[in-house]
Amino acid sequence: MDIQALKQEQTTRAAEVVRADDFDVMPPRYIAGADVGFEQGGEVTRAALVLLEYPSLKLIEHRVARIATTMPYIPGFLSFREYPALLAAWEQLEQKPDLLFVDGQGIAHPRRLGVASHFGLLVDVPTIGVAKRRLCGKFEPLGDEPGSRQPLIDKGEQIGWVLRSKKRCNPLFISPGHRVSNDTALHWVETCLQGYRLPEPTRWADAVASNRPAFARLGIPL
DNA sequence: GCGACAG
DNA sequence: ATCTTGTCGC
Repeated sequence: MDIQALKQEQTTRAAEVVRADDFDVMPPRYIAGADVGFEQGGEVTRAALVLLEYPSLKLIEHRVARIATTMPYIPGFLSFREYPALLAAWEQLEQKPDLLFVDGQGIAHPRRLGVASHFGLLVDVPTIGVAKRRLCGKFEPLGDEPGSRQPLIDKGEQIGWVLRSKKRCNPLFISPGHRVSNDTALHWVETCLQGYRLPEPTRWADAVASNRPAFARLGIPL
């Protein structure tokens, strides 16, 4: 693969990302979570999509898609590695969500096209990037209290928020994916918090994509 | 040149 | 991401 060509594509596509709120439904009726895992030493990519009903936040649909892995992991180019499997799972989803949480960055990316933004553009759905670690940007130290937050800044602009979602846990890196603003992205993530570090949509998608025992026990087929 | 670096 | 049990701390 040609890294320079991919960079060019990112720059071009990033210009199409809508950073303002553009909801057709407010509040959303369905919020989905997306995550990707790997099998067979990385040869197979497994994408999971879970659909929750709002405001109950109950799981009402889940889909898993598997495809042959096409690209290695390269920091800054994660979306090219993950979106094919995510698209496959998306097509299987019977009820499309009004808002989608994607595991990874949104615009908090060197060229403003993290996987949440890239995938949001591809399926034209409002998305929010929820990452467990930082890719780029700087931020002031956070307080120890849950709810403590700091803006994530890069090249003079706010690209997201750093949020302490739970006591004694590392913070979350939240950024707009597509058709969502910085503040709205933070708002919906906080609204979906239920006592765990990760918001419900992401927590379920994470568990399903990573084949966590808790889900195997519930008899959910992967 | 050196360090950082989503999943 | 993934390989993997118990264990320390709140």
